Amino acid sequence: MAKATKNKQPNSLPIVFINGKKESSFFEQVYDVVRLIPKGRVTSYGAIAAYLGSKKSARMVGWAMNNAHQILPKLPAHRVVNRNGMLSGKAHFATPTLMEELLAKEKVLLKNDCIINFAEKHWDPTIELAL
DNA sequence: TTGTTGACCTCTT
DNA sequence: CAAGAGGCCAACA
Repeated sequence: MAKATKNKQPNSLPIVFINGKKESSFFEQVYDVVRLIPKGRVTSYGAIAAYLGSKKSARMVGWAMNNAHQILPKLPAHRVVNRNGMLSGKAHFATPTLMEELLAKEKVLLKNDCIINFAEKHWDPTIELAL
């Protein structure tokens, strides 16, 4: 179980321990949002960052995803793409084709490593979870 | 400890 | 319209 404790950060963001390793709440929230992405939908790093507070922290979302490989349960990282709907992170999967295969299973079709109808598939946590 | 790097995004030339 | 630079924050050498 993830245990949250207080931290000396100004935002009072709690430190969360996952698998015995401490993770910043920013990371944990990224993982949480990614888990909430509905099947067949995708979101962007910037959208997650914006939902968490700072849209300029999109790079941190990328870092979180990089670390996400050791996070359990496994995250649907294939549902997270960049602003252009391009599979920028597919090279970081087990195989270069794993990401598009996983997307294909969810009826998300690609073209030139770009998601077709990305606007329709886009699941924005700022909108969907803002309630 | 400082400096570089990174699955990004936005503004500016 | 295309290309460059800045900014965010954490991990690594």
